[in-house]
Amino acid sequence: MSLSDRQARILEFIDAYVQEHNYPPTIREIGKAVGISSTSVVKYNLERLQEKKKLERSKEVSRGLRLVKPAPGNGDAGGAGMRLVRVPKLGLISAGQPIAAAGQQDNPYADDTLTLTADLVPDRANLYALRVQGDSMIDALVHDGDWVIIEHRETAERGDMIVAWIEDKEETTLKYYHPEGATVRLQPANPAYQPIYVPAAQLQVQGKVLAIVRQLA
Amino acid sequence: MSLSDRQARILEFIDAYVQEHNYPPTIREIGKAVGISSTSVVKYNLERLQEKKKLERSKEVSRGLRLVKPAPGNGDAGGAGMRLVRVPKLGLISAGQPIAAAGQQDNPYADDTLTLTADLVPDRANLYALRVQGDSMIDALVHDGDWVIIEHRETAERGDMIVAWIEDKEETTLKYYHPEGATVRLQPANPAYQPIYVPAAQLQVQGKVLAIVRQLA
DNA sequence: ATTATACATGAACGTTTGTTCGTTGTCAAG
DNA sequence: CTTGACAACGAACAAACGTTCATGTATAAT
Repeated sequence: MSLSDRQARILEFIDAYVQEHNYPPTIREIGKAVGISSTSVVKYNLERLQEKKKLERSKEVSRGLRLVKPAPGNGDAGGAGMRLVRVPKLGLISAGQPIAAAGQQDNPYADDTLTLTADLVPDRANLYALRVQGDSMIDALVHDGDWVIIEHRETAERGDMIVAWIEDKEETTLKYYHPEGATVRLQPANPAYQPIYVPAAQLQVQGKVLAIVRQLA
Repeated sequence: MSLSDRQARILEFIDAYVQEHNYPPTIREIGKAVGISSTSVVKYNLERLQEKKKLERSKEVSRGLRLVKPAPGNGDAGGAGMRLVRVPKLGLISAGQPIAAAGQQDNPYADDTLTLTADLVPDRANLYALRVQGDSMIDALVHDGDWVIIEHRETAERGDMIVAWIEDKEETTLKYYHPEGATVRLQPANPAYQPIYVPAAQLQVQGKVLAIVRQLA
C-alpha cells in the first residue's frame, strides 16, 4: 500500500517542478524525468497516486494536477521559517569613483534585489548590494563580479571593513578601518599587501561591508 | 502606461484561478472569464501584461504563465516563496590535507547546514560547504573564514573553478581548471599569481566550486 | 484626408498533451 | 500449467491549447 520507488520519484519531481515553474508538468515531462518511456505508464502511476490520495487530477486538462500535500522533502524543508532579507542592487563599485550610496537613481539594476537568508546578513534598513567591477580591489580579496553587501554608514568602528572614499586620491576602496589619532590606517584583507595611512579628514566612510558573495557557476 | 480595465481583470482572474486550481488557466478560459471571444485578443493582452512585468509566460506551453510577485514592500512577504537550498557544512578546507569529500564522518559541524537562496546556488545533490582555514588560498581570493560551496565531482570542465588535490605535493588548492594535453594548467583567480602546471595523473578533482560566501560582521 | 497606434475579431493552423488500446513480462494463487 | 492481478511498453488518436494572419475599429497625430 505504500509508494513504489517510481511513484515517490514522481511526487518529488512534481513538487520540484511546480516550485520552479509555478505550474505543473505534463505527463511526458514527468515520464522523461523519472525514466518512463511511455506516457501511458505515467498515467497509470498517476492513477495509483490518486487512489493513495497523494495528488488530484482534472481529467483531460493539460497540466491539470496538484499535489495534495506538497512534500517538504528537500526544498525549503526546515527552513520554512527562515527569514529572508532583500537587498536592493544599487549598481557597480570600482576603484575610480564614489559609490551612489543611498541615492539610487539611474542604477542599471532597476529595482532588482538580492535575496539572502537572515543568518547571513542582518535585516537592517540601509542595506544595499554593489557589484564589483574590475580587479582593483584584489587586495581586499574581492573578485571582479562579486557582490558586496553594504550597510550605509557615515562612521565606522575599529576593525570594520568599510567602503572608504579617499578624497585626494579620488579612489574608492575596501579596507579594514583602524583609526590612529589624526590618521587612519587602512588595512587590506590580504596580508601580503601593505596598509595605507590617510589623514582622517581625507577619509570618507561610505558604509560598512557586511558580506561578500561570489557566484562561480 | 497603466493597466486597462481588461488587463486588470485578467490579472485578477488568473490570481483567483490559480488560487482555486493550483494551476494556471488557459488562454481560452481567461477569455471566457473576462468576456473576450477571441483567443488572440487574450494573447495580445497577455503580451501587454508581460511588457508591464505583471506576469511571465513560457512560450508554447499550455498554462505556462505565472504572475510576477507583487512587490513586497519591505518585509519578506513576496520572498515567502523563495526557494532555499540547504547545504551541509562538512568541515574545513586548508592547504595541507585532502578534504573529507562526500563521506562526512567526524566533521565538527554535526549536521549543521548553510541555508542559501536557490538563485545563488543550484539545488542539486552532492553539495556541501567547507570553511576555509588559514590564508593559504589567498591566490584564489579566498579569505580565512570564508565558506566555499562545492559540488562534489570527480571530473571538471575547462574553466571551472575546482577543488584540486595534487598528489605529489600533498596539497589542496582552489584553481581554475585548464587541461592542456597531458598536463593541467591551474590558474589562480588572482591575476597577480602565476599558474601552476601539474601532470594530469597527479591531479585529483574533488569538486567544483559553485560559490563563495564571506561574512564580515 | 492620411497615417500611425492601440485594441479587437474570428478563422485556420499546428503543436502540445491527455487518453485509449493491443501486447508483453512477472509473480503469486489456484 | 493455467489464471489473473499488476506493472509496463509503444503506437495511434483526439482533444486541448497556443500561435498566426487577414481584417476591422476607434482615437490621436500629421
